[in-house]
Amino acid sequence: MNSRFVMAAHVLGMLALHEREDAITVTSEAMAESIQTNPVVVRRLLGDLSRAGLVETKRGAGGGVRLARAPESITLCDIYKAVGEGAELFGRHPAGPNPMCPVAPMVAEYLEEVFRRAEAAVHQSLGGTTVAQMSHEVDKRIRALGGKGCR
Amino acid sequence: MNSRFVMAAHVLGMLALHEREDAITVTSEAMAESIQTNPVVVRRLLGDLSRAGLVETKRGAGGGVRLARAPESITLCDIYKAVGEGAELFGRHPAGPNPMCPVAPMVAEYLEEVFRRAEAAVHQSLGGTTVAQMSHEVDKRIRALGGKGCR
DNA sequence: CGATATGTAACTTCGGCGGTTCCAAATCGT
DNA sequence: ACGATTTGGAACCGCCGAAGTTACATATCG
Repeated sequence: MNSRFVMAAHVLGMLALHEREDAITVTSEAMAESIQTNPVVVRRLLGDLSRAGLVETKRGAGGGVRLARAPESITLCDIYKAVGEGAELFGRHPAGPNPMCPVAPMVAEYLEEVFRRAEAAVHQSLGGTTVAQMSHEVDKRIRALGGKGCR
Repeated sequence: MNSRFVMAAHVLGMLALHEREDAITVTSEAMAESIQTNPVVVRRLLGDLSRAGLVETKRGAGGGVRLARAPESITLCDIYKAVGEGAELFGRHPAGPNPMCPVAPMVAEYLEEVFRRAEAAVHQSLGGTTVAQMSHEVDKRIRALGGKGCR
């Protein structure tokens, strides 16, 4: 799978941390530096997250990004769905099952049900963690090392 | 994710069906035709499945593949582990978190725990289905359409 | 010994994704 | 009004992994 989910979770985690310190919005460039990627890549993610109603962005000087909702109300499953839309957890082989063979389509069809169950299991697992929990835990570990905030 | 899991499940499903009809082994070429891929691709999969102790292969004339264990004792999770060894369900971004930023490594570390839980959820979900169940269900659907076996 | 099948190495091809550049649009301060 | 800043997004490049393909070695049966 893509690393989009990891980056998106990283973004939301940072926003939750900064929200606690102060209400200042964060720029895509600052986040790109933390993730070690290009600001444009971050903005592409932000587009999905914004459409999903998880973050709010503001253009222009002094603009940036902040959480659109309370971090307690955002789960990792929300993020997963926001950035993974259309992407399947399990890949099918491109050609599909042989329609001439009577068993192949049936196997493929049955596997789709299995995949739906597995996907639901992932959703439930990710849904058990909120962005607030994540930021709390991360914050705890940062303090344990005596560090201060990023920037 | 790769389509290796789909193909491997397809292979095991076919073997279970043929085991019921008769004890004849199936050739990699016949399975490749059903999956619509190259026989070599199937054999690569069979290598993993064989090493995992799920199938037995026999070389030479009259050779082929058959299940190494009772289909009731093989779960889809076994297949998943056999062919997905080393592959991660969630992709990390290549560069990794910025070690200069105090929050990035902590976020990455925390996400690893989240991923382990999600991966475990998938294992449990897939572990709830056996190859025998799959072949029964597929067999039922084939009969519902009045078809006969493949080849 | 020849036909058949697996086992595997080596190479090619192709698609997806992250990275990059570039510009439009919006917002703020002066 | 103008320039600085920052998001939005189109367009393209390059890399990497996986499937596909070819070729050949090995094993087994009649």
